[in-house]
Amino acid sequence: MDVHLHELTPVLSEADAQAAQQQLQQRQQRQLAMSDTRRALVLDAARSVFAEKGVGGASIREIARRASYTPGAIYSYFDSKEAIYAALLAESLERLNQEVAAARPPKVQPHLTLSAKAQAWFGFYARNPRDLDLGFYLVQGLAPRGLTSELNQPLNARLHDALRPCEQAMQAMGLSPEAALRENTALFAHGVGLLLLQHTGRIRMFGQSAELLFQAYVDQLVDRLSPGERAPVPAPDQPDLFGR
Amino acid sequence: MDVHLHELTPVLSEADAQAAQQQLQQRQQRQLAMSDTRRALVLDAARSVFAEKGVGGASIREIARRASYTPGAIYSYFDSKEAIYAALLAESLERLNQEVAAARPPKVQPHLTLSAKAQAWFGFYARNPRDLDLGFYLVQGLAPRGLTSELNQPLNARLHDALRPCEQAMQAMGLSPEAALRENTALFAHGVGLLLLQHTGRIRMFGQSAELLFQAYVDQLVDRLSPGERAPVPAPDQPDLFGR
Amino acid sequence: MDVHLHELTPVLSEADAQAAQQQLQQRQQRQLAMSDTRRALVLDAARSVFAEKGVGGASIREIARRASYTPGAIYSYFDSKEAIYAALLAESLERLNQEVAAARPPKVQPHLTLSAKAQAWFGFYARNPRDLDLGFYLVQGLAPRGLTSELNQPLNARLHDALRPCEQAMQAMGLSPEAALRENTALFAHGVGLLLLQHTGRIRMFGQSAELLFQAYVDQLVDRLSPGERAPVPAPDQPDLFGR
Amino acid sequence: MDVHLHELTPVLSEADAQAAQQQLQQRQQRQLAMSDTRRALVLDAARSVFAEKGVGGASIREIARRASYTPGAIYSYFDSKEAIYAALLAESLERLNQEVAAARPPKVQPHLTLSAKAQAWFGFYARNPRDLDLGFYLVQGLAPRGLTSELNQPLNARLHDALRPCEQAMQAMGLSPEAALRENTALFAHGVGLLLLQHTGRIRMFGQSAELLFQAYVDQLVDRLSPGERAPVPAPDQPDLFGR
DNA sequence: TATGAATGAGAGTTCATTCAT
DNA sequence: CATGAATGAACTCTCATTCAT
Repeated sequence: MDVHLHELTPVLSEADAQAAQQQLQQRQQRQLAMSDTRRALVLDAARSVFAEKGVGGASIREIARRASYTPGAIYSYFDSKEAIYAALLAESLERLNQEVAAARPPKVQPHLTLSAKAQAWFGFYARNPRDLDLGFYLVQGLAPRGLTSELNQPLNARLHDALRPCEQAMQAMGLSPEAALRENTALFAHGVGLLLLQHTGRIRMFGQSAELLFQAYVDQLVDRLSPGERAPVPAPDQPDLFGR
Repeated sequence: MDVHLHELTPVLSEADAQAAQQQLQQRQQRQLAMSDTRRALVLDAARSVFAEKGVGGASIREIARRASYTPGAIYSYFDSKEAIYAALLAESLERLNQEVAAARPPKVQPHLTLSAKAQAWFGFYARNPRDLDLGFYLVQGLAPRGLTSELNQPLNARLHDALRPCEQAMQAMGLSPEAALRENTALFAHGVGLLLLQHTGRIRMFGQSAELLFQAYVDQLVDRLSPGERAPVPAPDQPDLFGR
Repeated sequence: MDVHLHELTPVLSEADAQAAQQQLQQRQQRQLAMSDTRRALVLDAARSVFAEKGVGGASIREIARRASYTPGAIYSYFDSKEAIYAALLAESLERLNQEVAAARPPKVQPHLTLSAKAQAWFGFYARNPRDLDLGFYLVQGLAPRGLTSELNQPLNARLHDALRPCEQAMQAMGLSPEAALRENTALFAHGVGLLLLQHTGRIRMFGQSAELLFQAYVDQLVDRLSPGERAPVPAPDQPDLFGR
Repeated sequence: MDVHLHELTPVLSEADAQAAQQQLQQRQQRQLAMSDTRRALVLDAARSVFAEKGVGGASIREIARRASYTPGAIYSYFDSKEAIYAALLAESLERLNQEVAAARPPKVQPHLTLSAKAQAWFGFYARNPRDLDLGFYLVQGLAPRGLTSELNQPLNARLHDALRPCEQAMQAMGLSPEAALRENTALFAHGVGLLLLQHTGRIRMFGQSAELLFQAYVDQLVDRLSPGERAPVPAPDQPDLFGR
């Protein structure tokens, strides 16, 4: 961009011009690198704040403090708080993709690949829960870790009450209490996951319907627990949901 | 108001005392009832605010405004904002339980019960997403719907990238592209649901491990897609995961 | 508004109720008065800040400081900075109206009234220039009093250059240098005043056109300086501009 | 770049010295010209910002952005924001002078010249209101166009109230309602213009007194509306105000 | 000359909470 | 029980200006 300016000073010889341009490029590269470094520094600070205080507790001030900057200086690197968030999320997704790409099954067989890849993304988020926060804008709004456990316990119990009928039904279908508990937990997780996807608009990215998928999960669960019990006629609008 | 009580103290017959106590009890009951009524009024206001503006957008001021109270008055009924949140959640769970209790299958058969009850709690949260917010402290922190879609789109794409290998593996196992997409969505939802349960401490309420449950889901998925492929030897630490 | 609450406690006798209501009213009145007092206090602080630092230099923080308040407390009395400004302006206009109303000519003759009333509003703004600031949102943007006089002087001279031709023309029409200067000053003021009215939208409040009014002023000026010179045919779209 | 100079210092013939000096001068001139060009570039940017966002909305950052400079670079050409403002104003005044100089009456008669020149400067500011802003430091402080019209309307009405007595007096002197309105608008504009001149120190440039000039305007107005009514004895300290 | 980084002050506004009355 | 007032800390973001390079 600055080349034009140099062209205006015709005193410089060809060689001089080349040298100057080279020098300029070097300097620019150096500065670019430094800029990136400092941007990364801010991003690191941001990540540490997000990690400690969650998405909701992260403030520009705090991020600046950790990066040894004044709040205003942050805006040299990011246009807004949201931009920081986006950069953090982008970088999180890169790490996720790296881990998934690195996961390779012992033998190249589809079912082993499926298992390995699934474990990869799941493991990533299991080990780095804040990245899940980032991905779903999960803000621990009120108490540092949800509610005070004093308040939390009876509420948890009441939630369990709502889910118990399913568990009992599964026991009635022949599952052991332990197995029923596990299946019920899985069932709840499945539903909640679908709801979260729907709620955050992520489900649109799959073009799917949470309701239909849940129905399918339940049908398949019933089928698995007591084969032959399920109505043999599949719903007409989802004929091949698990077909091949 | 207390004047009467003071006048009663000096001379006090047995009958008077009884009458007074009765009167006092009545008044206390009345006041208690009124207190409850007004508490409910505040709670109603809070619910409407939460419903409109979400967990993040709800402020004591706004709640007070809708309840025709001053902010300070709220603290007569609730110790803190968190307490309101807890009360709201409690009440949300009651409604959830009511709906689940009301759900009855056409015939009393375990698998129909399971289906009906599962659909009940799922439907409740699907219809009332704010109650899910309450249950999991889900706050849309930054932009009204996550990030600006401008920023959001490439990030969404990148997330999809991380999940695609599973989808491709499922196609390699013989699934149609549509079926693979659906199964992949379900797989992602399942994992995310487990992670959310773990992340918010809800999984402890089931005494389960997210990792093991996810492993089980994947194993079962593989089994369903290509029977016979799975190693016949179950992991020793979860021998009866789906046993009866 | 709280009356309903009292109606719910039927223990109170008629007399008690009256007394209580009276007491309540008194308290409310007292509080209202105090509230007004404090609001006035804030307004006083605001006025003093505006007076010292101008419209542009007034900040909520500074106003709060002078009123011995925290910045947040200001918002108990005013919704925004703009609201303070509006209140200040409203009050300024009241004072203006008072002064105009109080101005009475020695004898009740229309031309004396005109003179007295005009002098009244003019004098008000001449004595209280900040009220003019308020009325026209005049902000001293850069330096405390316009530009540094070092910079200002040559600029002033150059402005004068632009106006000198008029002055010379008036001298050519027979005015003494002093008279020409005065008339030129008046001419400039008239034009600037019209422009300011137009610029700030105040002219719409009169439903007038700045251009036409300026033209009329110039015509009348020419007529006054050299009677008979002006074209005898008035513009058809403003036939009675100075007619009676 | 300075290398050549160092090499020149040891041995230096007369001719060499002359050539070098000439070369130096040329380079300096060239640089000076370039400097001026770039200064003008910055000024252009500043003008466009001022034109779009007004005096209040112009920031060094924005000016630099439009000039494709960094904010710091601006300080190579101007010492401060105020200096930019001054340069802009200077240039504005040049344009004003050009327009006034270019304005020529059809025939060279003093009263036509007066009219043409007056229309010239008035027209310039009417067409370029931002130049008026520059000239009088007019900043729209709070809302983009003064106050929210919701707040503005009653305030406008109240201002009108203060001016109405004059209007009524003029009607009492025989003016039609329309004529009275126009005269009143002109009267208000005249006063406001004088006040603005006084307020911004511009009146000193004329060595005039706003009060006296206003008095004179009112007197002349009265005289025009009802000849003979005015006291025949002119104030002794302004004997020849309108004399020839 | 020009950059890029950074400062430090400050802007208006919101918040949960406290407390005397 | 409820009010109205007030606190104090926090919020994101903008600004003119400086300075080493």
